[in-house]
Amino acid sequence: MTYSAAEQAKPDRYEEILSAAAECFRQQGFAATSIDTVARYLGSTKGRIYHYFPSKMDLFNVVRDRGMELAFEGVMPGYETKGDPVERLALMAHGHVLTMIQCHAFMQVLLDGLRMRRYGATTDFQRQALERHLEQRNEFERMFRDVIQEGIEAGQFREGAVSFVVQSFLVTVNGPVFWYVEREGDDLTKFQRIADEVVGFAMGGLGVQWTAEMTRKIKQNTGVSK
Amino acid sequence: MTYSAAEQAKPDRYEEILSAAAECFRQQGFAATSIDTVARYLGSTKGRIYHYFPSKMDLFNVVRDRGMELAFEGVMPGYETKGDPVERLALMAHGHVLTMIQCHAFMQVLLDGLRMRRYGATTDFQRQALERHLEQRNEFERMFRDVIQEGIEAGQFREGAVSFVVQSFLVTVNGPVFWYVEREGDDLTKFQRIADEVVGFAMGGLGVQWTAEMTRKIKQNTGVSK
DNA sequence: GTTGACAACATACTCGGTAGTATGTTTGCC
DNA sequence: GGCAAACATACTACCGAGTATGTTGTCAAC
Repeated sequence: MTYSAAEQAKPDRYEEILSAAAECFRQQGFAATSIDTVARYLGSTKGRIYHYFPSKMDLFNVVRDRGMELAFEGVMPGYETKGDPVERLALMAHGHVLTMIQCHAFMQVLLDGLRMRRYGATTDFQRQALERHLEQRNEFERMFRDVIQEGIEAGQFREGAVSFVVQSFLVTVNGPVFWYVEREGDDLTKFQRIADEVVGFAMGGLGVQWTAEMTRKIKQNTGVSK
Repeated sequence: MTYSAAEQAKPDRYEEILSAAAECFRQQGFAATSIDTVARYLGSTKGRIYHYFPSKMDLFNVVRDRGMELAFEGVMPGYETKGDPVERLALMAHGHVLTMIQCHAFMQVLLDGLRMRRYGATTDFQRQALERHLEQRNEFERMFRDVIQEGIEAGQFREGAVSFVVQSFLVTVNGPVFWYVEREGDDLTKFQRIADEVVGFAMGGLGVQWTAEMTRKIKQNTGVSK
């Protein structure tokens, strides 16, 4: 059994609940969000939610896993590009920032996910889901670590204690999750501008000068669209 | 009436509760932490806590305000230094990172503080406390913003959209709150190393090369000890 | 076109946990 | 010996997770 089994069966109504839950979890956190809160947000009652999800924790797990999926999707195109670590990293960062902004709710839920370690993972299935998620987190970090490490060894980045540098880089590109607030007329152009700025800062932290034009150029060459 | 009134009256036992609460709030967040949890952590019962604090929310407010105080203390020495914006900023950042690591629990609670906006600030007094806190947060950000702005205008930093740059800088120096985990033999030397690394990254994000030796040197000259 | 079955919910209820209170109990101090 | 601070204990009231059961619409089979 996987969560995705039920997920595939009922696309639309199921998806509505997911988004609503993500938004509620984002605003108040897991503990402070009641099932009734999510239901009210949907204009329904808990009956609807429990029809699709066996428990609050399971609902959260699906939201969290979805967030992780989205995060990977944002980074993968850059990661799989062949060539310079500097360019690959910049592409990864750029894609990630866009994901952070556009999937704001799901991404914020990912933060709470860590705290859940202490929390009750009551069933075996939930324990496994948590375990799997932590592995995915590591996997995600590892992708950035690898590329950064490679760049340092090639002498393309400023030297420094790798682990702290990686953490600083990650926290910078994760940054918009904390400080970006959705505004009315925000469109893709605005998102790109933010991403350019953040990527410029993050690459600068590694000792590399990086401009928005450089991002555009690689995207052209590699055919990365996102 | 202020929180600090009761605070000054009973120093030691009061302070114990604060630290315990900070640690519990850090681990599980505000909503998931019960008063009984804090009491158990202290080896006591809720009677003790309610003897000092009228409600859970008030307890949280004191912890949060304390965290804010500590944050200001870490940054002030650098901020009040006369001279180059670059050097001032580096000192501020360095002090802040040290605070982040050494007062880990209180700092993490500051994060949850924002979420509390949605939450119930039930009494007038609590609403005022929240209001005051949000002002302090802005004040804190403004200190960094001012110095960074000054540096940009002086042409000492890479150009960029100020607000995004400031946010990226802040999130970087706040970083250790997320990724630093306390380990056995960690002492001040280790903390300094981390701070040096993070400051190097953050300053790099602004387009400035910055080394640990430069931090040492200014501290010598300005007499900043922390 | 009627019936039966099932999905997709809503409603009504249970029960454990938690904030807050009211009431002891001990200890030090005057 | 009395009084108050500093708690512990006992209790209430409520909220929220999970469950059990009711209701409605739809679709298929006969």
